[in-house]
Amino acid sequence: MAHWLVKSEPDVYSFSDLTRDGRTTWDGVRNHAAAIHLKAMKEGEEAFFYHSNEGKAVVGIARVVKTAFPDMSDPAGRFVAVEFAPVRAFPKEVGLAVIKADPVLGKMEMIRQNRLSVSPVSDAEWARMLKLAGG
DNA sequence: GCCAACGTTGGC
DNA sequence: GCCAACGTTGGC
Repeated sequence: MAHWLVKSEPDVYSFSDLTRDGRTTWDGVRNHAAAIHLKAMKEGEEAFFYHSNEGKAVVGIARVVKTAFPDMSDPAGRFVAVEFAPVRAFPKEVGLAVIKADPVLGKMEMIRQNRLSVSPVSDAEWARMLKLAGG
């Protein structure tokens, strides 16, 4: 099972919005590298939910409930969307400063390519993040 | 096919 | 508000 990280600006769509909605369509991704990751997601796989700009922290976990399908918001029909459901909020948010300072998490794809909105997370990174999040 | 200009994202 | 990174566009 692969793991992922997705970014969202919380004033656009936050983790609490996802918790309220129960599930959501993750569309609007307009970057091919990110789209490749969306296409690779399998049902049931989990993703860290990161708040960009405001918050700048990983705040919880979402689960893929529908694999890639055409993004209806893309007029050219080239990009794809998936659907996520909430799994749980972290007991403790893991802030960007903590992530960057951590020897394991500091090497994550989201740090290396900071504009990438969907990125893969290794098993070691996943486990480390959960530990810092308080279990 | 190259590359400069430009737009977008996201951290600071 | 500024700037770095980087993807996209368009002229040649």
